[in-house]
Amino acid sequence: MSQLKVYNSLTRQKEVFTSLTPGHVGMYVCGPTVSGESHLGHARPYITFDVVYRYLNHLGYKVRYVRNITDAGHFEEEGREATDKIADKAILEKLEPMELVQKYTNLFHWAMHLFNTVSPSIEPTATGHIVEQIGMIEQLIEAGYAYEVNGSVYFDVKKYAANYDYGKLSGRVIEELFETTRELDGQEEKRDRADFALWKAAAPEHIMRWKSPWGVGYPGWHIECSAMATKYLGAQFDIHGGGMDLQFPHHESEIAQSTICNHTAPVRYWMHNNMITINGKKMGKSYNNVIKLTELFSGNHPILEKAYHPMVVRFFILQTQYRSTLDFSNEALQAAEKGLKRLWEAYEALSKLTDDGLQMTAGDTELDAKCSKLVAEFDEFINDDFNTAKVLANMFELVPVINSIKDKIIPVTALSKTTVELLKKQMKVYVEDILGLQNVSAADNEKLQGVMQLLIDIRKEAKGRKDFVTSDKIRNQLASIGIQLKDEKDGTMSWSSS
RNA sequence: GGUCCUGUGGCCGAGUGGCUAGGCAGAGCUCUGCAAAAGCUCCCACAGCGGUUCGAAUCCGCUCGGGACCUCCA
Repeated sequence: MSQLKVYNSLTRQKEVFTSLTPGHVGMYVCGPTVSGESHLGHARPYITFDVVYRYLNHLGYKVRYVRNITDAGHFEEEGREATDKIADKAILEKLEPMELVQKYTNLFHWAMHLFNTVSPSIEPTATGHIVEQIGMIEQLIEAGYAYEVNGSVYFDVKKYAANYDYGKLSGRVIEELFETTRELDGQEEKRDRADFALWKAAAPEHIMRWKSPWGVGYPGWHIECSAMATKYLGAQFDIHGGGMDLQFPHHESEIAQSTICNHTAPVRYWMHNNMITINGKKMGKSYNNVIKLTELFSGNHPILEKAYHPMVVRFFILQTQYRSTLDFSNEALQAAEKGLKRLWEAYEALSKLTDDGLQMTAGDTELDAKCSKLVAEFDEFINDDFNTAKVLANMFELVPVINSIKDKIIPVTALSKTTVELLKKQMKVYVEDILGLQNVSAADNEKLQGVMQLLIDIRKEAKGRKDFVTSDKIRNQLASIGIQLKDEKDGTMSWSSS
């Protein structure tokens, strides 16, 4: 079997993955800022790294997956006075900051559950780790890489850049950072424009504030991830994930802080997912083109033609390699919806496939070989930097074979028992365990099953006496409420609801 | 302005030197009481112009287009 290769943003190439501690993997993923609702764009990293987590587990690693909740908010430097985003919003909505944060955290968890993502091993909050952040800032000051001005503390980028490679991850040229012409608030306190805040003194109106050695204030943007990653994963760990837009300055600064405090580069493999776009533009607050997850699931948004099931969204995201941009459109989502349905129905048909008392003898050696090859390639493709798009493509190549066997267009004897067993096993592993897909159609309760069976019986009887008025009425009325009846090749009827 | 990425068939998207990606849509056929579903077949694309090569969507150059980051951002 091929080895897992991961594209490392730091080296800009695919590298064979080996874990620092044999059998164990430490993985940190930048989590949501819970100052507002998550949108479609946010779904991408959490689904992407969910598959990474699931696959590493599948490979037998014991993974500690840490994903933070940013509930302390970042200050805004641009324009106006520095304000804490969360504190700001709280006033608008007349809520306590922690009440607001709780609300959006709950909403986030609700969406993650619907996406069938596995919960992280640890989900630390920024507000719960103020002590660790202050501790790290103190270390930075002691080491001479941070300085205090008027109750705020800044990281000395110029000094760091003199001894380390600041800009390596994001491809930034350090000289250019120093030449930035933009005027930023608080700039006059910094020794250099490129310096970033570790701790900000809080203005009196700030609601979220903590005591520190430098006075009352709140932590800067980047320090929380460094502090929490260090605490739970150690000075150096295997994987750090997040959106591409976090490469600079967030991840670059994380590297700088952690390198000084822990005397080693913190992360071995940096992984960044690309953006979800809408009409070619990145989805984001500043672009005014966000579709919130609640809107996506309910269809309640001007550009949505209908509601989309979370599983459809998950499938949609997995049909693309995570490092490519993914363009949203109703057409694309609806294509995903139909594709997932077809895949799932074939998957269910496969699991019900039996030998029918016949010998599975690989009567069609060519087809048999083709199927086992398609299945074997699942491993190869996922190992190639998690190419879920190619895994799914192979599954779709297997769909006609499965359906043909089900409909007896191809005899079961065409495949060997070994191949069929392999197919069943690997499809289950990949579809459910690794890709984390689930059945979209709801309502599998017993009463409905009973009612449907009754309708199917009545329709069969009507058809038997050529009473097509009745049989069509049953079929059409069910269709109008979203239940599809299918006459199978063997004379039975099945149904599915959408 | 700087740094970087990117341009694939009606739509979404794999793919880095030679082999059908795949999904959705569309057309035809088979099956069916009629449908739906399913199966089979077709639609054989790679922004443009040069270059390298026996051979390029894939490498190089230029042109044009799109995007990301440089500021909070998944």
